Order: sequence, then C-alpha cells, then structure tokens
Amino acid sequence: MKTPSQADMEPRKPGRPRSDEARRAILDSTFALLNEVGFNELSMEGIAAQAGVSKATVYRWWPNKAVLVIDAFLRAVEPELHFTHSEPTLQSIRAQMTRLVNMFVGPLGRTIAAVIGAGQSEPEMLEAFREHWLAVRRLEARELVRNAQAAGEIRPDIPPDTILDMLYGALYFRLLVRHAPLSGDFVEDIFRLITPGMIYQSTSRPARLPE
Amino acid sequence: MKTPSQADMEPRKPGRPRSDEARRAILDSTFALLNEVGFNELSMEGIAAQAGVSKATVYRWWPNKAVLVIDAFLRAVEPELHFTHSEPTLQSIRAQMTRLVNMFVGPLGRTIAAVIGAGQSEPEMLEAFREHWLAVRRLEARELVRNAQAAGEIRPDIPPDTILDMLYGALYFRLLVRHAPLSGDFVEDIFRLITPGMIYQSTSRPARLPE
Amino acid sequence: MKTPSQADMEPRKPGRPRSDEARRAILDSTFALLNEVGFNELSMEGIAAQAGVSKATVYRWWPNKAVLVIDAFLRAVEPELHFTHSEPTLQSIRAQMTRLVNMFVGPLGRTIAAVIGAGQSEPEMLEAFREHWLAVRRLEARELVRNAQAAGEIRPDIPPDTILDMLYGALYFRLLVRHAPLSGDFVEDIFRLITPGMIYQSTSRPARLPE
Amino acid sequence: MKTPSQADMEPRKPGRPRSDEARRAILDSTFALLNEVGFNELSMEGIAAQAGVSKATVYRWWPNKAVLVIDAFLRAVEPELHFTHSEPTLQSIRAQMTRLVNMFVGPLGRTIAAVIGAGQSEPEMLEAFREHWLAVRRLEARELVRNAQAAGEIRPDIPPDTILDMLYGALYFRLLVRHAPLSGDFVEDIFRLITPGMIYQSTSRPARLPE
DNA sequence: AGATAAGCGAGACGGTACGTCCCGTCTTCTG
DNA sequence: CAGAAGACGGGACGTACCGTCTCGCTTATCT
Repeated sequence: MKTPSQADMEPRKPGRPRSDEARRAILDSTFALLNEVGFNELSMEGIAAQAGVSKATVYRWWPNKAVLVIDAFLRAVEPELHFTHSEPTLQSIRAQMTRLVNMFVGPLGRTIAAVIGAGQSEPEMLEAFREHWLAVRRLEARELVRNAQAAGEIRPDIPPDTILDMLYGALYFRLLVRHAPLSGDFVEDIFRLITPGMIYQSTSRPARLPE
Repeated sequence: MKTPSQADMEPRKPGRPRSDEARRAILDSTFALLNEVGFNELSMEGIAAQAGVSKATVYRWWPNKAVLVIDAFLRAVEPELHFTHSEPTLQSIRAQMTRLVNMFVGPLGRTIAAVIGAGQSEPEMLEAFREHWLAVRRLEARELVRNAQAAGEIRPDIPPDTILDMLYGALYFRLLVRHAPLSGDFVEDIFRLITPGMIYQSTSRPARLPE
Repeated sequence: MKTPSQADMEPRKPGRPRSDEARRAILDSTFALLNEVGFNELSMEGIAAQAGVSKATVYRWWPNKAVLVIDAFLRAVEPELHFTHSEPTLQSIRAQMTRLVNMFVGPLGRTIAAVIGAGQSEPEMLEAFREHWLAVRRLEARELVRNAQAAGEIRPDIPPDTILDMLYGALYFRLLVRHAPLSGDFVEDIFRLITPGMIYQSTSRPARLPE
Repeated sequence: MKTPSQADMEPRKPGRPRSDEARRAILDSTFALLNEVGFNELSMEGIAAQAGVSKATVYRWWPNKAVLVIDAFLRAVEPELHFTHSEPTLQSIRAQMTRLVNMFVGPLGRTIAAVIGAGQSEPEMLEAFREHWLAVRRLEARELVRNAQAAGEIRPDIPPDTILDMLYGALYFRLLVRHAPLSGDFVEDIFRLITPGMIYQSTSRPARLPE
C-alpha cells in the first residue's frame, strides 16, 4: 500500500510544464558566453538571444545573472574531481590536486576564476560557490585528513582545514592572480615542502617555532 | 641657488593647470564607493557626482573604471606592509603575515578582494595589482627567502615562490572565498605546519628550529 | 408541439458546452475595467484575472480587445434610449436628447467616449459602434424627421441626417472634447436656436412657432 | 542702459545646448508615424529609431507619448485656419468652416481624430487639444459671434458657445464617427438650417417651442 | 460503459515595447 | 586650456502584456 507522500510524488502541477529544452539552451549559452566574454560583459539579453529564448523566460527561472551563472557553472563542473579512496591519504590528495591543476589550466579554470571574481561583489554567488563546489570537496577531503590523523599518518594538532587551505590555497592563489604558472611540478613541490610537517613525528618533540 | 621656475625642468605647459583638488576628490570618491558598493555597482557617473566633478574630467585623466580603481587602490595601500629585516627570516615573514591578516580583516581587505575579483574580467586590473602590489612585496620576500636558503636556514631545493605561494595563498584563499575566518591563529598554525618542511634537514632526524 | 432538443435547429455539438458563467464574468469584468481605466490601459490579462478565467478562454471567444469591448459595451447599452412616438416630432426628439444627455453625464458616457476614442485606431470598433449603436437610433430618428417633413412640420429641403447631425453632433462634441458642460439647458438652447430653421416657412415673414 | 531682465534675455544655461536637429527629427517622425499607424501602434521605440535618435533623448524632453504627439500635432497644425474679419460674421464663420472641412478630409483630419481619440484615455492629451487648438480658435469665433450679437446680427439670447458647438459639433461628429461624408455641401446645409434661428427676429416674438 | 470531443484553469513560451540607468563622447560657457 | 554642466547615440536592464502553446481535468454527446 502506498502513501500519497511516498509513491506518486510529483503531483504534476497544472499548467504548461516547463520547457526543458529552453532550460538547457539557457544554461549552455550562459556557460559558453561566460567563458567567451567573462562575467561582466555577460548580458542576460545576450544569453537569451543566443539560446533562442525570450528574456522573460530567463527571468522566470533565474532572478539575476549571478545565480544563473552559478547554475550553469555547477552543471558543468559538478561531476568533476572526486577523490579516490583506495590509496594512502597523502597520495590520494596529491592525485586529486594534480587533477585539479589540470582542470584549472583548462577552460573550466577561467570559469572558476570568473565565478570567484564575480562573487566579490555578488555575495550569493560566492555563497553558492562555497556551498555547491567547495563544501562538497572539502567534506571528502576533511574526512580523509581526519582519518589519516586518527591513524597517525598526519599529525593531529593542526586543524584539517588549515592543512587543506595551505594545499589548495596555493593553487587558487595562482589561478586567481596569475603571477606564476600552475603545473604538476608545483603540486610536487608543495608536497615535498609540506609532508615533513604533516607526517606525525613520533621520535621528536613537535616542532616549535622561535618565539 | 635655483628658483623653481627657472631650472628644474618643468616647461610649464600653457593653459589652465590641472586641478589637484579635483584629482584628489575623484580618487577619494572612488575608493570610498569601491568599499561601499563593490566594483560592479561602482559607476563613473556616481564617482563624478560624489566628487563634485564633471564626468569629462574623470575621463580626461583615467581611460576607464579599472585603471581609476587601481589608482585609488594603490594610493590607499602603497605605504603599507613592508618587511622588517632585523630579525630571523621566518620570524620576519610570520610577523608580516600577521600584519597582512589584520589588514585583510579590515576595510582594505574588502578592497583588495574587490580588485582581484574585478581583475578576473579586467586583465589590466589584475596586471596592475600584480605589478604595483604583489611584485613589490614579493621582491622583498623572495630576497629574504633566498638569503635564508643560502644561509642554510631554509632548504634550498624548493623554489622560493612556491614557499611564498603556500604561505600567502592560504591567506588570499580565505580572503577571497571566505569559507573560514582569518586570524593570527591561522598564521600560527600555518607556520607550525610548514616549518619542519622549510628547515633544511641534513640528517634523518626531524628538524629542530633554532631558538 | 416541438421539444427544444428536436426541432429548433441546435444540433447540439459534442464536447463540453461553453460556460455561460465564464462568458458573463468576462463581459462584466471588461465593462467594469473599461470604465475604470479606459480602453488603452485595459489589458486582456487583467480582464481574465478579474474574471477568474484563463486568457485562453477569452481568446477562444473574442479575437481581440476591440470586439470584446464592443460586446461588453453593447450588452450594457442595448436596452437604452428608444424614442417615444406618442408626441409631436420635435418634442419626441428633444425628450430623447435630454435622456441621452443624462446618460452621457453618467458612467455610460465615459464608456461611449472610450469606444469612439478607441475606434479612431480600431476601425472595426468604430464600425461596430455605428452599426449597433448609432444606426439603430438613427433609423428611428430619421423616420421621425422624414414623417415630420412629409407632414409639413419640418422644412423638407434639408436632408434629415444633416438635421440630426447638428442636433446630436453638439452633444457628442461636448462629450468627447469636454470643453463645456452637458446639461438639459444645453438641449433647450439647441432647440431654441434650431427650431426656427427647422420649421417650414411658407411665407417670407420670420417663422412663428406654433403654440 | 539695459536692465538684465530686459535685453540679454536667455542667460544661456551652462552645458551642451539642446540639439535642435534631434528635436525636429523626433517631431517629424512622430507626426509621420502617427498618420501612418495611428496613436495606439505608435511606439516611442519606433519614433526614436526613425528619427535616428536614442530613446533617452526622447524621454529627456517629452515625458510620455501623449505630450509628444500633442507637440507634433500642434507644430503641424498651428499655422492653420484663422478667421477672416473683413466680411460679415456669418459669412466669415461659414468660410472658415468650409476650410476646416477641407482640412478634416485631408491627412490632418486623421491626425485630429487620432488626438481626440487618444485623449479619451489620456486626459492631458485632451487638455492640450482644448488649450492649444480649440481654445485658440474658439476665442476668435466667440468674439466674432459676440460682436454680431451686439450689432443685432445674431440673436443675443443664445450663448455663443452653444451656437458654435452646434456648428462645429456637426463637423467633429462626422469626423469622428464617419457615418456620413464631410463636404462643403454639408456646411451649406448647416447654414441654411441654422441661419433663420441665428438671425435676430425683431418682428416676431422670440420663438417658443411647443410644450 | 466507453470513446470521443470540446471547454476550461493554469501557466510557460517567443516576442515587443516599456521607461530607466549608465556608458563614453560631444559641445558649450566660465575660470 | 581645464573644468562644470549637461545633451547626445547607444545598449542593457528588469517588467508587463501580447497572443499562442501545452498540459490535466471536466463535462458533454455519440457509439
């Protein structure tokens, strides 16, 4: 026996159903134009035109440029870059960072930069970036680090987020400021530099900084 | 003794001289509005109005919003944050990073974020940020690191820029994405984590930091 | 004896029959809104909403705003203002004109003005006004005048329509241009002015009106 | 010696002066399009495009379509149709009415009809029509009638406006409703009909209508 | 009883014009 | 010649209706 709330979900609202074709066309155009002209030069008018859709249809479903861009961005980016769990923690993170770097230097890199950039004056955009992109990955990574800390693989006296911000911060820094190239070597150097500090060192007292 | 009007090479062009009052008013308004409404909502029209100046005067001296904002930004930010050289390298860097964090959490932090953000779609803006802000500091910091490497204080097999990008990348990451707070503790943790890796390790024993 | 379903030619098409309730609601809303906001501000969207009806239903039965408005107008106005035939011609016309003036100054006056106004850019609207409103009354009035001419009450050398256009034109002029008030006195003056000219003058002496 | 208020009138406001070329182009386009498509289909967008002018320029000087149309209308119509004063009153009026009829059947007739029509839902449009078109002519005509009444040419016991509304109302009625043609003959008939009533009849008691 | 047909609400769709805002340029007069 | 004032052509904004459409549901007649 089925309860109404259970089985026949989607009571099918009255009225003409939303055109999924239009939805897709809009998101595609948005994403394409975003990479072409950047966030600032991106116009709702242009998106609608390129999608072969009326402006009203765009505004019916997305209240403004920011959330539309976020939507388009997430759709393109969502399936990317999960961690592998079969290998040792540090190796797994390093592998994921290398894949991230490869993504950053490709067209998606420009888009991510554009989103963070636009987010500086569009709070909800940054929020969406954090919620839907960063948080998802961070959740996995944090878990990985925590487990490694519990297993004695990583020293437990540093908050996982600090560790991750150092690792990924370096990548985002170069992505956004572009003062130096992003490459696999960069990731290698980062790990060469940080692993002595991440590895739990049972034989010595924890390092102390000069005061 | 020379009179100013005589010798020191200012042919003094004919016509009414540029109004320095207008220049200052424009830069002040730009900076104020930038922090108030962000880069995107910032309008040349608004700047001119608030400065009590005609739009033409703004355009006479700055070709577009980006370079005007950069100018205003640099004027406000130029005198900030040099390194001290009297102390050990790591300590000097850490002290400067702490001061940078304090600046990041203040109003100038919003401005820097806005400039990097806007730079994502305004190449010359990012360029100016790199040239006039980042490069200046990086030059000093790189020198510091290089000297420390030469002195055996820091392992020499990691490029100085990689080291600096890890340190500062973490700060800029939090400044721009705002997923976690910026504070002195964060800097502490960063250094606790990274110093074992930065210290040159001639033996297999974990490094001990000089006191 | 015939049953309604049998003989009098209404083959009763299949399918759901038209909702008379919807029809009435639409016409009522149209008429109400027409007087409220005028023809130009009148929107099909608004009519449908106020009638609690879908736009498609409106368009199913009326191809455009003009014929809908005409329909609503005629429904409200049809039963009005016929002539009385028991009295002398001039008196009958004057009485009807007085009643017309009373209608013009009431809410129906605004509607008639709106219809003629809208008719200036909607030919079929003006056409409908002529056919269904003016012609009906004009037919009666013309007959009245013609009989009076035949009876020697009115001079026969002026076309009846000219006479009627002078009489009624004055009223419509004030209705539409609103440069002077409409009142019973105005009708009085019109008749005081025109009757000497309408009365057949067999002699050269200025006409004397019958007492 | 000249006082400032006297001689150098127009102190020449600062700023770029209004472009008279744009002004003329806008008014011309408005008038042309008004006659082409009517008031309802007339769009500010279309006017601006045809005039080679930006929409903002149109809105800078005319707050809405109605007053723009009135302006265009008056510019085209202003120089028309004054009275001649050298002849007897009735003859002068009749001559002017004949000229008015000729104008009514030409393109300006459509425009006037459109203006009165649009005025039914745009009060300020009707107001402007009354002020700038009707009142100007009515002033002359009323003076003419009043003088004629004083001179005993026209009976003095009918308000001049009533007389004029009968005469002109007939013309406007046919212009607006188009149920019968406008022609010189129509004016003739009107005068044949009304003159016996307008002429002061000293020999008889004032006409009384049958009650 | 079931099939077929139309009416109806809801509401999404591609369009067009609205009136506003800001862009970057221009034209004029004043200091 | 700089500067203020402000008009100019241009273009995107976000909104409101247009008239059309696609749904699911209801109400009828016809098999």
